[in-house]
Amino acid sequence: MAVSYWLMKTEPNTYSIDDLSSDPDQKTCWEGVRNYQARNLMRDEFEVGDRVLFYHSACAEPAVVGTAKVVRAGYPDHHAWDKRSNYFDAKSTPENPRWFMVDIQLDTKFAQPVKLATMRAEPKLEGMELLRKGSRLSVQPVRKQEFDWILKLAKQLAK
DNA sequence: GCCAACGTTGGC
DNA sequence: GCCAACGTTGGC
Repeated sequence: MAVSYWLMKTEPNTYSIDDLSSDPDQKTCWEGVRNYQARNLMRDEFEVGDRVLFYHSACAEPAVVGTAKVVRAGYPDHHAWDKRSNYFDAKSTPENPRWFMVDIQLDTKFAQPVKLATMRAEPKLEGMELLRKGSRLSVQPVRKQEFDWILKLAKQLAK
């Protein structure tokens, strides 16, 4: 099965790439996604070995800050049935889970972030979902060539 | 803090 | 099923 490419947004105030870096095994579960489109992707499309662009949003410098790998495919987000969790949803139960998540593991943290502004200026990235006006999907597919180009930009910036 | 874009809710 | 009201996202 072919590897797929994704972009996942997180607010660094809540959970940054440095948080991922300091988690055990540099792994985390991607809990709390409460959007059906994003859920469907994680539940149905994500596979172990897929590659992820780790994106910081809603912050001073929105940017792709590194990459991660999918280490566990979609499974129910149990936070949804934990009343004490911020992500609690009474309509989700263990018998009939409504929300799903995946596990990811840090691959690389970029020496320099690839900023949103930089990406906007790149003709090669023109078709990217992230750059679409009004796009706010927190889990979104990325084309291989886009993924590769962003890695290339990160390398150039590191020099 | 502003505001455009989008998703969800709920009355009808 | 329509659509107004509301809440959220996220760049600026």
